[in-house]
Amino acid sequence: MNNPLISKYSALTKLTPKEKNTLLQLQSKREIILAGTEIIRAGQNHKSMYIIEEGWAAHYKLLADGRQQILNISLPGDFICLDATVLKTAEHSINAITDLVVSRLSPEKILDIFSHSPRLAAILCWSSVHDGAILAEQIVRVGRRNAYESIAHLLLEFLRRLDIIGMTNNNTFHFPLTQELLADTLGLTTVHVNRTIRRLRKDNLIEYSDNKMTILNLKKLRQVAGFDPIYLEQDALPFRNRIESG
Amino acid sequence: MNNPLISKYSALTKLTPKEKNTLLQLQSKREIILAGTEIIRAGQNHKSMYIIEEGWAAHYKLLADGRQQILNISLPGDFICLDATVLKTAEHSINAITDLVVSRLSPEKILDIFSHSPRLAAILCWSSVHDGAILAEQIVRVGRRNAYESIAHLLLEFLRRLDIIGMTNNNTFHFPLTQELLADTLGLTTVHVNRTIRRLRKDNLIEYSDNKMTILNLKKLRQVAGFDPIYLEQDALPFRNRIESG
DNA sequence: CGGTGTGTTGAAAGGTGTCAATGCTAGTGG
DNA sequence: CCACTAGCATTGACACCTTTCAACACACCG
Repeated sequence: MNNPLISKYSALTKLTPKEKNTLLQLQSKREIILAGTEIIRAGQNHKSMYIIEEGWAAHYKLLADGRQQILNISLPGDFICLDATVLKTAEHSINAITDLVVSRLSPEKILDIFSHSPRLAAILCWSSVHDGAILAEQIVRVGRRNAYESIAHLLLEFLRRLDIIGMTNNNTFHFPLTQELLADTLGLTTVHVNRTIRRLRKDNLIEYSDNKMTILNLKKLRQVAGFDPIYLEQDALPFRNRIESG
Repeated sequence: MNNPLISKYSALTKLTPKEKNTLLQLQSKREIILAGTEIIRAGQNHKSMYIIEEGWAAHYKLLADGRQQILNISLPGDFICLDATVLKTAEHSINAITDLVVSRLSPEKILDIFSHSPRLAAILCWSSVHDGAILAEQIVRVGRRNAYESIAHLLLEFLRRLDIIGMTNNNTFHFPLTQELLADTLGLTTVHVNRTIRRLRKDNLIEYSDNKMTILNLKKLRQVAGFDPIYLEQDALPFRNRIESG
């Protein structure tokens, strides 16, 4: 099976063929969104939800004076606007970093799942909670780590998340973020990001050119970042019996 | 009605008497947790969930070297560990800032609600998503605002959240955070927090002593902070008909 | 009464931002 | 094929926000 959404959820729990089928049906109609497109703007009414099939997207907020903070970056297999199920308007904006292939869903599809498949419903809830866990770690990154640690930590998060959906190869992965986007993610300036990445390179921790990122020394980078992947590794749903029989 | 949970949800949607009753029943057995108690430690298995009736609690993560980052602060009417419904272990630690009065729930209670009351289930989902929105704003605060703006912004968030549950009076509220906790919330040092608060006082924006906080100049403080309360103001659930009939 | 937690202040160091300029590459149009 | 532009990475000098270290004041409490 080579579907990122299913890979992701299979790391969480064993899916039945029927569940896999339901998830695949959600992804039957694909669309392309060009890089740079604003998928949703903060404050607008939600219309659709999406599953990302290919490409990267940035969730961000703008301040009045133009400062920009990226909250999270969605990768293949991630839901976008899942909260449209319970929110009328978007809390933040989302932008296509690269060209995207997405499956567009109406929020009603999610309500269907909630009525008909308690276990998939639990998985969707988990997905939403998991997004929250990534936000939490982002707060620590931005609040209590310096630039060197913070970049290291973010790269390790990408490595792990991409690994789960089979998009890494020997600690190497395609990395489409510009240094400006990295800066907006980590609350830094592009100048400082540049210098810090340069230092990570000089210290032989990473290799990075042409949008290709390689972690050269995983152990040391983890140590530098104080990276504990546990927040990405919830490996089971509780109440399986209750949910399965419910 | 003087129940913080119900006040909070009533700001979202009109609750039926039966729904109010269900929510009150969740809060029928109260317990006291002393200030300083660690309610749950990151990595531990979840056992209970809580509704805070009185007091403040801090969600935080620790780094290996002792640095600490507070993710969010829970106030009366907030659920704690609601994610125990779909996660086996806690993602972060939670500490009682003040003495707390809480209602303890088993996660199974939440599953009951999901089986029997789709609309309350939607409200709980909203609650979880709303927590995410607060985390998102926290990222912006820490990432893209300086100390002066950031403290101003956090105070305005508290003002609004406390207002919703009826715990403010003429822009004055009880404020139990020490400057050290403020620092851990905003990713600063206590020394710098001290100087910055002092500046906010000198600028006649706030008054603060003996755990009593007063916003003196709401308009100017909002301007300084770039505070847009929309992320706290989701005022309706979509799909009401669908959810009500479901 | 001394101890502990919290708030306050000063001086100096350091991380990060600001401003400005340069190089590089890819794409575009003449 | 050659300007020309736009976007991105890179670098230097300097300013500023924030931290660090240290000390002191004050209130509370056993």
